Order: sequence, then C-alpha cells, then structure tokens
Amino acid sequence: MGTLPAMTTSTATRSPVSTVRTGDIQYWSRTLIPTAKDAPADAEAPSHKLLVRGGFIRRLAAGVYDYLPLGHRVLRKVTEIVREEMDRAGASELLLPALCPTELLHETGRADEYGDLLMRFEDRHGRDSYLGPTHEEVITELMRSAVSSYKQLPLNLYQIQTKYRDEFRPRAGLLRGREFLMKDAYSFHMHVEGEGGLNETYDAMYRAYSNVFERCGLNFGAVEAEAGPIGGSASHEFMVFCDTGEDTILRCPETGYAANMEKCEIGERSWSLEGEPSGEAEDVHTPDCPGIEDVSKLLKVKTRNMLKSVVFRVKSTPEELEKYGEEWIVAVVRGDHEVNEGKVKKAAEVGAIELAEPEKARANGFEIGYVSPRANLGKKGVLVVVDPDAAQGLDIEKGKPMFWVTGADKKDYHTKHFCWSRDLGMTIEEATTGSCPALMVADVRNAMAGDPSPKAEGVELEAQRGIEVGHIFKLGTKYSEAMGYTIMGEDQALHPVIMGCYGIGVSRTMASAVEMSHDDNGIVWPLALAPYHVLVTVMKPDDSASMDAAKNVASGLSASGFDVLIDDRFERPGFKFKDADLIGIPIRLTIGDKGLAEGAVEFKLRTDGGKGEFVKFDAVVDRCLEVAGG
RNA sequence: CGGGGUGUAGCGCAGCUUGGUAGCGCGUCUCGUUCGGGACGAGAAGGUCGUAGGUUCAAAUCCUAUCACCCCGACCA
Repeated sequence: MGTLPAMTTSTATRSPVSTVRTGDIQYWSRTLIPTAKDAPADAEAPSHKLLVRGGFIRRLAAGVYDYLPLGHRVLRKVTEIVREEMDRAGASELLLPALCPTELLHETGRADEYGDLLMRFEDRHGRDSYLGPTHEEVITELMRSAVSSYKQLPLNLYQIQTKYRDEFRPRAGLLRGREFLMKDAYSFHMHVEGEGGLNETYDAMYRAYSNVFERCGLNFGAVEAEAGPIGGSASHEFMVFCDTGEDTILRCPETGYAANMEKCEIGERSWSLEGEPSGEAEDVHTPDCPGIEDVSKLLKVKTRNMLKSVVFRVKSTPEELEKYGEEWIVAVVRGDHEVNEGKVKKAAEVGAIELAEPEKARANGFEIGYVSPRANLGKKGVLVVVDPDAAQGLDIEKGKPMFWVTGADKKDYHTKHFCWSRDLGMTIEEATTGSCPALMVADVRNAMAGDPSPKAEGVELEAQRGIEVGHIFKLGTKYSEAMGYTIMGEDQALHPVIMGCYGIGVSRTMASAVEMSHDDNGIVWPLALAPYHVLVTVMKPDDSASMDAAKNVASGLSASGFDVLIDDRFERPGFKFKDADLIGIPIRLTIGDKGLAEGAVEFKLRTDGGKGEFVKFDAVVDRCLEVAGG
C-alpha cells in the first residue's frame, strides 16, 4: 500500500456561530460504502435495488433498514432542508418519544382505529405500549398540560422522528417500511380564519412544503386529498410524480386542478333514465358468479353494460336506530367503474356508512352478489343512489336503447335487458320525486382518466402516478375535543383548540428522489440531496502527486461549501467509474496522468456521457459553482 | 386475511425428485501479471444447510412442528 491519505475531514476551522458552511471531505477508503453488483433477490423497485447496491441502506428485518454513511448523509440533507423551511415558517422543533403508553390512544379511540397497523406490545409490567405512527395524542397531551391560555397561541411544533407502522406487507424498500423517518408538525389555534388562525398556518405550511420539495429538486405537485384516518376537514397531499408511484392522481391539464383518485370530483355528466327497453327482461342462470368479471365472461357482456349495485349500511347511533330502524344505501355504478364510499356518504347526506355485512344484508332482502337497483326500492330506510354513467336509458353512442345487465335479486341469476323506465317497479317520477325520493342520481364513483374535468368544460382529466411524500391536514377540534383539551379565551370561556397537522416522509422522500431520477448505471442524485456534491476519482492513489492534487482540489471545493468524496481506493479505473455512476454523485472530477500533465482535472457531470472535459486546477471551484448555480 | 413460494458462505444460486465426502459464480485474503468503464492466473479462508423434534446404520435431502422472509390477491356483490 502507498502513502495513507490524511485523516482530516475538513480543512477549515468552524466558528461556533459562523453560518458559512464548510463542505465535508471524506475518503472512500476511510468510510463504509459497500457497493455491490447484484441487488438482493427480493428487491423490485428501482430505488430499493439502487440504494442497496450503492451501499446506502441494508435491510435488517422486514421493512427495517440500516442507513449506512451515504444513506445517512442523504437523510441529513433532506432533514436540513426541512428544518430550515419549517423554522423559517415559524415552527419550533422538539422531540417526542417514539415509545408511548397505549392508554393515550384510548382517549381518541385510535387504538382500535389503527388496529393491526399499530406497533404495540406489553412491557414487563404489563403496561400496554406502542411505537408511534403519528403523534397527535402525544403532542395534545403535552399541550394540555403546558398551554391553557389563548395568549400563548398560535403555536406550531414539529419533530423529526422515527415512526412505526406494523405494515402487513412492507415492500419496495424505503417506500413502505415498518420503520421510517418522518417530520411531523402540529399547530394550535383559537380560530380558523384571520391572523393567528389555522388557515394562516395551513397556508404557510403549504408554502413551506412547496419550498422543501422544490429545493430537494423533485418533480412534485400538491393535490387535494381525503383526510383519511387522521380525520379533519381540508387536506393536501404532496406527490412526487413518477411512473412507479403507488397512488393515482388525476389532474386537469387546463386549470392545474389535481386530486387523488378517491377525492377527485368529476365534471357535469348528462344522464337520463328515460328510454325504451332494449328487449324483453330475461333472467339468465349465472351460477357462482357474484362478481362483475365472472358474469361478464360467462355472458360475454362488456362490463360497461352491467350495473354494479353495492349495498351500504348507515352507521347509526342506538337512538337513531330506534327511531328510523336499519337504513340502507344501494350505490349503483357501471360495471367498469368503482364505487367511492366517501362520495356515497356525501350524496346520501349521512354521517357514516359501511359496506353491508353479507349476512345481515341478505336477511334484509339484498341478495348480495345478485343485487339490482330495484331491490327494496321504495321501502322505508332504503335509498338508491345511481351514478350518472349508470343512469342512462339511451345508448347515446349507438343511438338505441341502452342494454343493461344487472343482478336478478335471486341467487345465481342475472337479468338481461334491464330498463330503468320499465323495471323499477314504479315510475321514474315516483322514484325520484317527493320530499324523500327513493332514488337519486349523483356522482358516487372514483374518477378515471378521460372523465370530464370538474374545473373546465370540455376538458378531460389525465391520470398520473405518484408517491406521497407530504400531507397537510386541517384537523379542527377532533383531537382536542376527544382529549378534553380546552383553552381559556379572551372571552373568558373555554374553547376546544383548533389543530392542524403536517407530515413529511423523510426516508420516503429519499427513495422517491431515486425513483424519479436514475438510469441504467445507477442513481442520479439531485444536487441538493446528493450525499456528496463532488466525487474526486483518483486514478493512481499511490502516486503522491495525484493525491496531493486531489487534496488541493477537495479543500478548495470544501471552502466553497462543497461536500467532497475522494475515491482513493486501489481499484481498477473501470471499477471505480462504475461505482461512481452507481452512487450518483452529481459532479465527478477524475485525476489522472493526462490531466495532471496539463495541470487539469477531468470534469464530468453524472448526467453527461463520455469522459468529460479538462478543467485547470485553479478553475475547478468556479466551474463547480457555476453548475451548482452560484 | 386467502393463495403461492423461498430459507444452503457477505451477495446471487445449484444440490433435495432417487438419503451416503456440501458445491458454483461474485465478493474477501495472499502472490504474480495487469491498469481510463465492473481484468487474468495460481493459491487460501469462509457454511451448526433457518430452528426444534422424528424416521434411518446414515438427513441439506424424507416426515412433523415452528420461525423468518418474499410474491400475488383482498370491500366492487
């Protein structure tokens, strides 16, 4: 072995108060970057494969990963950006426990709501504990004991914590793990509108999040979203757009409106139940075919010619049950569409619904698997909601009566030539009018690509895949009320606190950057997230002139704030170049004989092909600054 | 939760059907030749075959249990 590289990792002293950042310098031979040619057999997602191959992460258990030095550096880059933007938006960082007592969750009922997703266990004293998936209860508990006056609000507190979800099936490496790094922030207010109100902080967080992902160099967008199990009113998801994303987003190309599939509204659709029958109603035997697909195959009927009738039960309180009895909602959509529970709930104007249990529904006259829109139509407590695309009496494209196949309301039978105006058992007018109509038409399905935009007439929605990296919610008083957290207001009355909550998946952001930006050779880090900005590849690490040159270049770059990794390993050039591409450092400087003879290095961006161009030693820093945008 | 599958050296795999000395590639170590896009040769180290029982003269191999992990599916009637 030749001369050992110096062990210094920095060439400049740092003042405790200085804000001028000096870049890090590290030697490949002195750190741990275990690259590999093969990815583990179980890795599928590009980010999973490349992060493991590049020596960023290692799997310890299902959905649990070690973050090796390179991976940890990327996490730090993300968290630094997050911190800066959160602090700038007026939030304060704190750190809450990952290990929490389960009794806290009983106050809000989320111990049950989370169910098996909650990582919980009993300690030696038999105390029920859990590892936090989010911290609404913990922070509310803290605030409940620390802040009781309106004078101390508004407040926005955040933490960067390891979080836990006992995923049934962790997958895709960092994208869906059981342990992951998150930033979560919680804000507290006396009111929604105006100065110091929830909306003000929500908007500030929206801007901060946009800044964060912008600075991370990600192709992202904010979309309207369902509030989900955390509850509350308004919410936006921040999505990184890439084809491998798990979520489907719909966007209006005209107005920029974007929403996830569950939330997305659909523009006006014309409908009419009127229309002649397409033929005699005919019951056909369809044994063991409760599903749309099965029937479609058996009868050779397109799914878009079938009516799918899904039975929901209204979740009533015991008093409501006493007063109204069981209430049912039948949602009818076209066979190729998906019922959206949230939209059904909204259309029916009820508090909460759930999919009917088959047993119970059958006992009430719904032959699950073979239900039609006319089942129990007009009976007390039964509402039929039909999606506009299913509420068609006329096949407009073909200009003739619409051909529908629906369940026959008896086991193993379906009805062909169902006709709205003939087969409801009452006239359309009887069904749809009156103070309490038995049948109504409303948007009750998930949006799809090609649906009319809700924001621009004549424009079709487009679908795109994405990875959710951030989510902001207006929680309202859900947690403060459940936990009895009230604050004395200026009016000398107690008010439940109004809350917001704001999360960023830090480790997931790291993975999504790789999903978004890689090629056949490896990762292509955005400059802001790269573990090092510059990789100095030394062709002959045992040549003192080469190493001196590398150190000089590195210290010059460090003084300008660049993080530099020096590949000083005694490996063949090809090997080192392959590794360089794999770990994806944005700028590569190669120090070899040819350049050295002219007092130059070879300068190459990760995104460039070929060997790069010669740049004189004294011009290297400027050249790098140029690329970094100043 | 349903179905399917895999556990053999750090990684990727073969061997198991038909029981009998545990193997290959990559990686690691030594020596030599090489040296600008994952070199070549010679040698070496490294494995209680996931774990626990059982059958057998003999088990990575057959049986049982158990654990771990992976993949697919999962309210659409």
